Amino acid sequence: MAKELTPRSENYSQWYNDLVMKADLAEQSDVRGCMVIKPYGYAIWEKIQRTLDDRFKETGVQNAYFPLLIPKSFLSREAEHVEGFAKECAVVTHYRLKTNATHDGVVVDPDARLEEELIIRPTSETIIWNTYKNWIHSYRDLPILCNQWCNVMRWEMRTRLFLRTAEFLWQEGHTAHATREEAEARAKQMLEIYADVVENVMAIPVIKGVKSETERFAGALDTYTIEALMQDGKALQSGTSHFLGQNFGKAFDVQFVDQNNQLQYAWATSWGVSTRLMGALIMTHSDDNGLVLPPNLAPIQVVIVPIYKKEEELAAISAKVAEIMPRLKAKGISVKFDDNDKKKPGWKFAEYELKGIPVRLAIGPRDLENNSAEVARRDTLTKEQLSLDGIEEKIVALLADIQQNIYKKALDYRNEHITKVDTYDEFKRVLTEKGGFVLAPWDGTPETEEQIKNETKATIRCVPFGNPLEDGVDMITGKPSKQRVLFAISY
RNA sequence: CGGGGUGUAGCGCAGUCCGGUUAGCGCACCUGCUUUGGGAGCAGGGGGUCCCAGGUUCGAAUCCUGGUACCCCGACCA
Repeated sequence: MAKELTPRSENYSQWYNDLVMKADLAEQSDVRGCMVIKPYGYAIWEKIQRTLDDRFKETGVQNAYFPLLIPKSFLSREAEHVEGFAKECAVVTHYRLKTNATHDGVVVDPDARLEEELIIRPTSETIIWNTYKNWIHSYRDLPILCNQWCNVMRWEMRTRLFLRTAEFLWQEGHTAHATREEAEARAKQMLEIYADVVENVMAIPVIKGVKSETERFAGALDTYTIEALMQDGKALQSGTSHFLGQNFGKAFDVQFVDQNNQLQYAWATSWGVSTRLMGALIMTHSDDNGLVLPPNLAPIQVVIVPIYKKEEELAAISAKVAEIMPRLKAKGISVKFDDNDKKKPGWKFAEYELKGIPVRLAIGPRDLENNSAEVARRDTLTKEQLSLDGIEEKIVALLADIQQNIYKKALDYRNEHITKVDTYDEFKRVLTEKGGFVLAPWDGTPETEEQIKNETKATIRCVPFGNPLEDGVDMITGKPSKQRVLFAISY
């Protein structure tokens, strides 16, 4: 990795791409706009998946699976929803190929045209609510709390690894409720779970809030969001939870009989996070030596690198390591001993730093004599000699310290990049010179929001939860503003 | 879909303007020896339809015509 590329530089894009590939996380696929997630990247994603999945299940959510293909007519049932997604859908029109005239390839069989085209899901509200119609008849059938882990496809014009690819992996939860209150509470509850996992496991500080009318999900009454700040000063929407009201209940005719024998439409929520979280992870913590993984997320928390000249030395080190590894594992630490003879220690040091492994132990002949190890931490790149006596307790404490330190560093950066402004000039200056979030008064109209977006590329990320009311004047129109809202240029 | 740019070894590029030995360099790869506490050194080696098609020419990676693919910058977006 080029040393001169610091996260805030003009070449941030290039730096990010290099890092994703060099750290062995993912690469661009030959297939248009798609991504290959490599084993190391996928191991991190799996950890995120497992953590979230456990949390979902604690709240009564169950996993299920719904079809990849959605009949075109389903998508058009909910007016705003179609409008939001129509522009980026991949469409299946035929179901068969045949060999071409010269028998050296295949062509689409024109006789195999589908009567109704099928859409590759960009999100699954429609197909799921079409199914829920058959599941829901009485208030006793509710709530229904389903989640699915799957891929979706949105035909984006320009793609970036993890942040915006044509196909991406995510989870989408879809719940149906008997009352408005219950649905709203569920939408907020899921957002809290996202925020908790992202902050405490991924060590990424987020701001929770509600989207403006313009920015909310197509078909939702309210969209709750967690917004993170990347090291280049741009915001990243990292997870959303939607209160969908009765829009899908009505569109798919999902009615049930309540306690009073009255027919009611079901209330809905949906919520999702995607492999975009991988992008958030990379852009929040990485430095010029590569990825920095929070210990709570790292597939390998500790790597042990032997340093030796002769076979006998390696044998002696291996014997020592064989004694230490079980002690570390007993503490729940995932540890790898890299005795690969093909690579030299210096190469391994650089490689594991690039991959973000939180702690590295180097053990050589000198250490064997002293019963010690060189312990290096990834977050600060500092090293110290520690005795192997009780090393497992020290590592446990060290991992906890790294987790906390990474989070604090990101939090400090984020907090330093929330700027209050009152005038449009100041607003523009902060965006270009400093970046980050800007808290500014807003008159509450979509028109003003649109103008700001067109002129500065900044959008309202959210109205933070618990945002204080504050009388002010809109930067542009001079109309009264009831509160400041959170603006940023975003991914 | 607009505006730029690039196709030469697995990757990154030089060579193209001004046609001329056998198309070159770095990384990676293979072999050998020396190395191993921060991405080793030396020596040797393998690997090419110079994007495709046509044209000009004694001769084309290089010039001309047409195609094609990819990248960047916009519009769209988790």
